[in-house]
Amino acid sequence: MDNAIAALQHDRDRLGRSSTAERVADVLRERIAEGLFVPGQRLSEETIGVALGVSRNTLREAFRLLGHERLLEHRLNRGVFVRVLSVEDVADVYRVRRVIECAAVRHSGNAGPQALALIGEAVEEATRAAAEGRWQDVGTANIRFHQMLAALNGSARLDETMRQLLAELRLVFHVMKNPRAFHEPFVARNLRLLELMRAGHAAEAERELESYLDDAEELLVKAYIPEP
Amino acid sequence: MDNAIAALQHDRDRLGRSSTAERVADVLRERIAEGLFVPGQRLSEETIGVALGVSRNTLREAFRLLGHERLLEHRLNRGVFVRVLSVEDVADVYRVRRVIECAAVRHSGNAGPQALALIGEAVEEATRAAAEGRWQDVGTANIRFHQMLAALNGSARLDETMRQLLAELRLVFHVMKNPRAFHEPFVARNLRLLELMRAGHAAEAERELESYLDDAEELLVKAYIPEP
DNA sequence: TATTGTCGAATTGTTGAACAATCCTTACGT
DNA sequence: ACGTAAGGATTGTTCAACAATTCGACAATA
Repeated sequence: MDNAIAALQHDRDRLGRSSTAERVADVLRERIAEGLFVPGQRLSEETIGVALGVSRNTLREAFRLLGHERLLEHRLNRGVFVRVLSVEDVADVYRVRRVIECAAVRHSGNAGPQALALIGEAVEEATRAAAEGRWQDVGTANIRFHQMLAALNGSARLDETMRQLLAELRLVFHVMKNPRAFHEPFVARNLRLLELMRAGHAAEAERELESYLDDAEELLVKAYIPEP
Repeated sequence: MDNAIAALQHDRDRLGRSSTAERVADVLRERIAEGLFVPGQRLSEETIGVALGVSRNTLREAFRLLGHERLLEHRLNRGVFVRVLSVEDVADVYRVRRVIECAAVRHSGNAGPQALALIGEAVEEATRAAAEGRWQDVGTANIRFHQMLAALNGSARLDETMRQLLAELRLVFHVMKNPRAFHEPFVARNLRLLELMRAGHAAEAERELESYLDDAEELLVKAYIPEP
């Protein structure tokens, strides 16, 4: 009985539905992630408000949320725009990734087997997609790989930070012309990384991940054509 | 001439002032930080809107910003409340701190002398305040110490994350009855940490910081009386 | 031609009023 | 003590309005 009540607390967030502003933010976040809105594009309050059937004020609340997630950029009296990442932004994102993901790998010895299993699923999905030439899906699976990797830290806040970082990086992915060139080399390295962790070689895994991220950053910047 | 134009780009952010919603968020953030609004307290749209002389819609935009920073909590149809951190929240914040700050210390060898100087200033300020029994100021200086410590990572995003984390922790500080008991022991340890880094003993500094954070978390949870 | 000044349309920033939906309290009845 | 009904209060959301600002076009000037 007391146990049943404790179980219910898990469903609490499913109860109180979200506000319209949050749901609008969810929709826009998804559209940005899939590249329907491209970096630099302005999001007109009028247009989007009519399209989604919400008032300008509600829409502005949603814009504030996405602005705080660095997916949108507010320019005073000029409107909100889909964020355009500079090269320095990309470098900064990778700095954070190195900190978070390396910490995860370093303590991967304490990780439960089910946590590693989730990473394994992402590796398999990426391998499958790569074999079939679905490079877009490879990118998605790769993102999930790193999300699950960061989850080894066991911190809800770090998970959320990681989510935002990867969402930012997706902004860059959609500007790239050749997704295969960027994603293909890392399928095998993801697997190697996982096996090093499974074997308990945390230190070596960390070194591998560091050079992994160095290479990824360099490759990404090279394939990226931004404005300074 | 072309050089002068490049110099102007540095002043761009000083130009376009912020919107009302952002400035309202700044004010509220400050008030929450200084404990004028206590955790659990509800912030009435009507009351605060009148007090600040802004409309409900503008105020709601500010609330969205602070909600995303985890300083406020939205409860649907019930209003916004100053966040109440659970013990699990505190544990999570310290998990993130361990990741970010330990990474900073580990690479402190690459840090420039001016970065360490900023940390030194925070140590001195804490020492001075402790000698004069200004425990509130000791807490503030201590926060700046860790902010500057995290800045060794050289990442704007990590700086911002650290800012938010410490703002969350401040929520707990204001519920504590005995600030001295919590802050006093760490003044000396801050200094020791700095000296280890100055001497280039990064590895030992990292070990010291880990036990530092373990102790701080335990002490904080013990002195904290939250609801589950 | 190139630069500057001016005007008007379009969009944002912000407000205030309005209404439905929801929550909270209180009183009531069993 | 318990459930219920009524009510007032607050939030969620929309709408209309206005000032302020930006942007583009066009004319004026050198």
